[in-house]
Amino acid sequence: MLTKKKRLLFARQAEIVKALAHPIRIAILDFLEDGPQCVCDIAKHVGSERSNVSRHLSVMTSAGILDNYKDGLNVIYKLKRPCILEFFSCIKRCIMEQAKDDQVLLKSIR
Amino acid sequence: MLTKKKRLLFARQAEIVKALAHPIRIAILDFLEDGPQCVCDIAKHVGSERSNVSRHLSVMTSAGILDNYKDGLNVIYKLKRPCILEFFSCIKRCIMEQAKDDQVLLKSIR
DNA sequence: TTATTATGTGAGTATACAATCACATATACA
DNA sequence: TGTATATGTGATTGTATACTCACATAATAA
Repeated sequence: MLTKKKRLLFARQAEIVKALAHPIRIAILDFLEDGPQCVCDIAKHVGSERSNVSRHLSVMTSAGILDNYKDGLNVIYKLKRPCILEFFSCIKRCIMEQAKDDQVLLKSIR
Repeated sequence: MLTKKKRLLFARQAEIVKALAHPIRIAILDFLEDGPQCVCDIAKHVGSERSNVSRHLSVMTSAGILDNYKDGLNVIYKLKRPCILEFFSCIKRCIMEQAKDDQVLLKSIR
């Protein structure tokens, strides 16, 4: 059986991972890799409603992934944990492995 | 604006990340790090209904994270992409950073 | 054959999440 | 002052997800 410690760790991990588990949110993180951006530009870039993007941003901010500050009318969001980007290179590697396997499978059919 | 290529990549990434975004599923992956296990033992270990665990397992299998094979009455599940574990060390590092920041904040209050 | 065990899945329910619209607030500028 | 712009949030709706229970299936052993 799981210890309480582990349960707590897994719950916290799930919280963070959940905050990353949406295509728009991933697109936002990818965009912010280039530098801080205001909500308006983020919305334009990912092609979604500003109010919707605002919510996605607040989810990631609550999870401790993003940070923001005001600049005049704009609110600027930035990556708080660049280590999150390593995370995505892990996932990309995983996808590449899967693609390779698929290719092998494809060739085995012909 | 996002290219179609990027859109596709983000969608695929989100699919995989979503398959990881649950405490029980994370507990399962952690357990499978020690080696392949049958559904029954996984359910006992994570402390949840077998039918529920079975569904979690099928979600991760569909996402290409897990693999399984039959052994008599049992179905044995195993990690298909060990790179997923690196992924979790990234998240753990992120949590550690957050904890450090929280400590600093705590000290600044006293 | 019958009984037992491990697993997966349909049906139902409760909850969580995503998206949209309308509106309130805050800042900047004329 | 009034107007325009950027942002966040309440309310609503539709969809997805997690969980439980009951049952079907498959393999095993008596």
